[in-house]
Amino acid sequence: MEKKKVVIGMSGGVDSSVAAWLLQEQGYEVWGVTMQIWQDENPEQMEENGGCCGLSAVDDARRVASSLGIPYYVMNFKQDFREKVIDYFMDEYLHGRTPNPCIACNRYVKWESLLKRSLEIGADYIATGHYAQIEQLSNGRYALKKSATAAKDQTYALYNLTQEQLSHTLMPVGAYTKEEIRGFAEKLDLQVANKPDSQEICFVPDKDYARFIEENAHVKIPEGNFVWKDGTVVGKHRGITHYTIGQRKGLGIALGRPVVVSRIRPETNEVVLGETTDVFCQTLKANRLNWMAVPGIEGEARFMAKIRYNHGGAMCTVRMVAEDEVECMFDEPVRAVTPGQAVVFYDGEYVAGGGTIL
RNA sequence: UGGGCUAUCGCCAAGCGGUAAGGCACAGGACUUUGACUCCUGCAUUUCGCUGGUUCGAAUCCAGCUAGCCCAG
Repeated sequence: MEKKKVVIGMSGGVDSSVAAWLLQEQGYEVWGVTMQIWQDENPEQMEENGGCCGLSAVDDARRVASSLGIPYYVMNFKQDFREKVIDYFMDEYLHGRTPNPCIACNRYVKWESLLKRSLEIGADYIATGHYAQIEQLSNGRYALKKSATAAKDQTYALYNLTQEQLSHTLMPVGAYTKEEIRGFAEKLDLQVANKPDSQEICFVPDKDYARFIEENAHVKIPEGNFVWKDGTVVGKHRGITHYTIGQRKGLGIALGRPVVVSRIRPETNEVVLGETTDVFCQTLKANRLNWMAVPGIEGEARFMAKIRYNHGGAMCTVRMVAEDEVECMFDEPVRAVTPGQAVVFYDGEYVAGGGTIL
């Protein structure tokens, strides 16, 4: 019987490297691919950051592929990445929202583009080194399931994957803990065993994303007023792209007590400040929905919702309020509901669905 | 140039004779495949507007000066 073919997206990091090996162990014919999606002018800087999407990753990935004895290719997705991730990222900030580029990258580049091309060259599946699991449920739907360890779970950033994409995806590391994965890497003597986890926005290695936007969108972000919630002007801000809801640090303003950004008004170029307690609220609306474990909801549904990547989750009641819009009412107030971020609903261990916060 | 008040870290602000709280801001670190949040550390030891004086000892008392504010002119 012919082996199933799977393309593993290799970042050069520990997780995807071990994933490739695990797939081999499971009997798949494995092809290694590194997606070239962004190239910084300063390769050395990228190297130090070891980003999930770093170009320098190619060297590491190639070496791993070689030692595993699997074919290795580099695919160029710069154009897709530019349009689907970077343009979206900049546009959101310019409109006063706070995007999550990783989610867009996953759905439109790592999956859409990579899956399409992989299927074209004869693969049956694509795989990644994400800490998440995929199961086909009794209702026939495919759903992400939280990884084996709560300490490292990446389902949030993957909630937007389609049924089609999930049905052709494997995530072998989701069944293990980070420690176990590193253990495999060491046992296999992979050079990447001790590479640090990736973090930060991969295409903005210096973390100064506001400058990145100015340089890449070719716009000058205008300064504006910080206004108190009652409308009083209390200071000057450096441009709305520097701020997000709930932000407390880096405001450059001293009012004698901690204050936070409670709202961003792109139409008047104002950043509204309030007390730290003002940023809690109990409801939110979201659209651009993607359902996963369930085909949709009728009436009200109870879910655990995460409103940002590092959110413990909060119980809420969800109901449809429009064709593609839900309202979510939390049992307890949650901090800093931020437009542009994703809300992801969990039904137990499974991702029920999610959407973009309005 | 009559009277009164105030001058303490970039900002706000404790301190009231016994040898400079705290908050904000800022810097560094931890956490983190987004932005944030959170946590840890640092941050006035020839220094409390300036100059003198009293005192064992003053940011704290006294005098003068300077600056700002307020009330009358």
